[in-house]
Amino acid sequence: MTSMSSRAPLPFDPVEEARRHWAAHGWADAAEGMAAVTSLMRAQAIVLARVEAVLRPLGLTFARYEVLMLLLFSGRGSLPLSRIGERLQVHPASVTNAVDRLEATGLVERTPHPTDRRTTLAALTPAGRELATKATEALNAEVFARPGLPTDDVRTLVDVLATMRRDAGDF
Amino acid sequence: MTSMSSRAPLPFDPVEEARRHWAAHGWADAAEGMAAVTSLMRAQAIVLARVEAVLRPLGLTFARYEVLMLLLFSGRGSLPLSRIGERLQVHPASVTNAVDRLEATGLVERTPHPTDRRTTLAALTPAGRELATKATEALNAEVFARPGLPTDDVRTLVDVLATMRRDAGDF
DNA sequence: CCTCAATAGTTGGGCATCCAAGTTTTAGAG
DNA sequence: CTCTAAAACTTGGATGCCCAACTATTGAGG
Repeated sequence: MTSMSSRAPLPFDPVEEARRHWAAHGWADAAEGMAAVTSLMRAQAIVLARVEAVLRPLGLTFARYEVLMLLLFSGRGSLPLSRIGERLQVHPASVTNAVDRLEATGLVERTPHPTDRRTTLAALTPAGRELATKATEALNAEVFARPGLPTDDVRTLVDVLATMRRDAGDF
Repeated sequence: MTSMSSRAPLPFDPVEEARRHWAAHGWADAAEGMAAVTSLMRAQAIVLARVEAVLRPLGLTFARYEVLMLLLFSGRGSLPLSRIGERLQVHPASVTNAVDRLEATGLVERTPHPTDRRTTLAALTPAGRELATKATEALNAEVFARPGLPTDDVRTLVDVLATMRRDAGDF
């Protein structure tokens, strides 16, 4: 999802524009919140596009990359699908879908849970482990090391978003 | 997209967890950027879920709501599809899709451009204008007026994201 | 004028996410 | 020990977004 290839920049900030309209319609009390939500959506789309552009040549999407990293950071390199969904905060059906594709490309394998027959484990293959590392190095170099913000702002952003996430019950 | 219905909160911050793993793998220099990107993704998903939950009873999605508001704020209540795509920073195919659905539910009508026969205008119908207003009042009351952050943090967030968007060429 | 590149939209294919519903298995209540 | 609610996963359907390719129309040059 996402890309942006070459959409030209606008001559003004669309969020500010919207804020003015909100005020003009007597919705001034909600204008700030609207601006925050709109900014968040646009910024996420921009960042996701940058990330996906780096992962595409590696045959990965961000969703699948996240699954790989979760497995890489887990002790044995395997996790129940349900735990993956909890950690990434996505619907079980989305996990099934991601693991299907990772399995189809040989990056992950489904394994039965040793004691609970309801559960399926997703286990990293050697190829999966290798690609996860390679993808991370690419993302680190091309995106994470250059977030497009001063260091102080990055930290502020992380802190504010953490507050918001905590309040919303993310953790 | 998105919802979250009732996913239980995690006992820890997954972003902090990831940051620790990054440091442990010798990627400390990119850990902060990774944290920012991950936070942004999760926060966006949470907010989008709240927004969609409010719009669903009205038969709208956020994508279509954005189109309606853009038309509502345009002078005549109509715009070329190409302009909609530019403003919302989405692919032309996405605009076609959104307008198809809005047209199917009678909220918008396709009109030929008066002078340029390549261009199609999307024009708000009375029903579309009414629903856009109703939806905004619902969103203002249930989401925008309560962003889940202190006022100062909201403003900080908007400012930091604006910096990021400007740097990335959003405007 | 006429040719050809650029613009505007649409269509078809791929991926991601969600929801609802259905299956299998586990665990708790009586 | 049985019965039922909960948990884990999958499947089918809907929506959204993107890309590549194709049609139609416009506009700049020769």
